[in-house]
Amino acid sequence: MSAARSPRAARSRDGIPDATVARLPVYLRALLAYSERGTATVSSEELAAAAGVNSAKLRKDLSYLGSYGTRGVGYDVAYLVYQISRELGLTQDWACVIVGVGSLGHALANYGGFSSRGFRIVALVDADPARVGETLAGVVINPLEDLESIIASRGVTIGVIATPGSAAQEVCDRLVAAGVTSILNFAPVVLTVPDGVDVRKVDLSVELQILAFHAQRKSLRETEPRPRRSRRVPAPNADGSSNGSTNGAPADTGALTGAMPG
Amino acid sequence: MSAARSPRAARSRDGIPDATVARLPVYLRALLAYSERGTATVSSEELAAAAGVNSAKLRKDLSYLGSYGTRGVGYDVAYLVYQISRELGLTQDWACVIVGVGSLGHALANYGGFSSRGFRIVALVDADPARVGETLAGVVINPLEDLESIIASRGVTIGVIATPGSAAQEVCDRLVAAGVTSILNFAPVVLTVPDGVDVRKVDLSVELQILAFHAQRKSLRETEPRPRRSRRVPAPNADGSSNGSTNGAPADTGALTGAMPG
DNA sequence: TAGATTGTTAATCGATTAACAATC
DNA sequence: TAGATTGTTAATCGATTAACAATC
Repeated sequence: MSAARSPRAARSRDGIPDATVARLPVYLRALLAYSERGTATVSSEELAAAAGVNSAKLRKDLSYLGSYGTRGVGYDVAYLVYQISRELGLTQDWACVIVGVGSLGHALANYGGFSSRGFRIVALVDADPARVGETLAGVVINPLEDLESIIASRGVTIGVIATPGSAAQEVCDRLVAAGVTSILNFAPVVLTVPDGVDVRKVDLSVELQILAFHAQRKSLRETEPRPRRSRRVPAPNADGSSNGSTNGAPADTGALTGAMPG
Repeated sequence: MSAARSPRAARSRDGIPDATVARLPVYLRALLAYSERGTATVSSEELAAAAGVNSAKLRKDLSYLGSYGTRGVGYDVAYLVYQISRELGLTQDWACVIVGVGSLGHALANYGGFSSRGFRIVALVDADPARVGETLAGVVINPLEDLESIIASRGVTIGVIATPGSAAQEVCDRLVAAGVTSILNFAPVVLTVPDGVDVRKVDLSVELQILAFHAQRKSLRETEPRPRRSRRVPAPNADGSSNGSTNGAPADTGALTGAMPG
């Protein structure tokens, strides 16, 4: 995302690589499961298995945080839970606003894992006047006009965009102008933000299409196990008049850019 | 993500790196937007900007598919839409089943981008007898018992898990046993699958926690701009009796492992 | 002590990027 | 032809991994 990078290291300032940061929440979740079961200590091998990574990677990742294990013994579960929580910023509270309360916003508001671990939904916002005043998961829906005042008065630091794609950039701009520097975007749109603003994106279509790519490969492998034929195809005319869809492609409906429920 | 790898290249068999595959859907979406606007040709610079990447990366990515551009001109939009669609497997239909019709499953069923582009929701399945028979987005909710027969009769190739975490692995096992090899997992659980099965995961908690990490760094940077103090902390006792939460950590409620709405 | 397991090193691999020759 | 832009090269950077010394 757009976090500033120091030269020579895509590391998060105090030395934790992005790839490691992205795995810390997974380790934390696995540790919490151990904790619930009453397990006091885990080895890197056990924890790695629970997190779905190999143990070398786990140990390397944890080594960026400090030396929190004990050789010959393993890691103290409660202690590591705390260290990772602290590193991730989960020992403080984060006020979140959800913009767009369609069926996705609804699901997000009801999502248990959201309100836990320091993420507090302090406001829901929607552009539809008919929905304003409704209560969802104990939070009232506010009009979009109040976005800025809510951010200021409630100290919102994280904005969640669950609007239709067509509204997402404008909502994003308003969030940023109001001082929000962390955005979670569910709208199928590439957001443009200034430096210093972090955007993470959750994109159902992208995930499905990646699955389809691999699924297609599997089925090709079954039906056509020999080395690939050349995939090169003549280039289109330089005047732009050629159209690949005469080649059997479906008509371009552009539906992928369609709105999310909002 | 368990696609088998050939040695020497984390490339998807016919030579497309994983990182490239993950961006193709983003390029496709940008191209569809150009197409809707009636733009016939785009340069790598324009398309890259629309997709939020730099143009060198875009050209490198596209070069794995073939030479579909025209030097001095750019890329024919419709032609590239087709080539990327074909490469991603979007020129065929993919029958999907959504397991778990809580508020998340509801949102997914209503999601427009789902049914478009070759992804067809052929069945909804839920464990709750009270919901069976309901219609959502034109699709009837079936009992969980019918999962296997539905997969067989409807030719399901993609399974979407939107159940509580506690049910996810069992649902996954049944999907796999019934022949599904592509799974999109929304449950906050690491799924174990045999080789040849692809799992992609969408995880709200993880995304929020990554945002929190960076947000914390930003606020630390403001309040404490000098070089880090040593972050090393004494290791816990080897008997596992130490507990970092006496250090100011919140009591471990384990809430993060809680269920998604299902 | 002997066994177990961490933390770290170094090699390898994959991804990114700038630059530019090729060529429309 | 001159200008524009692709496709590719090569350098660099980041991430992964196996192996093992350190050490509990």
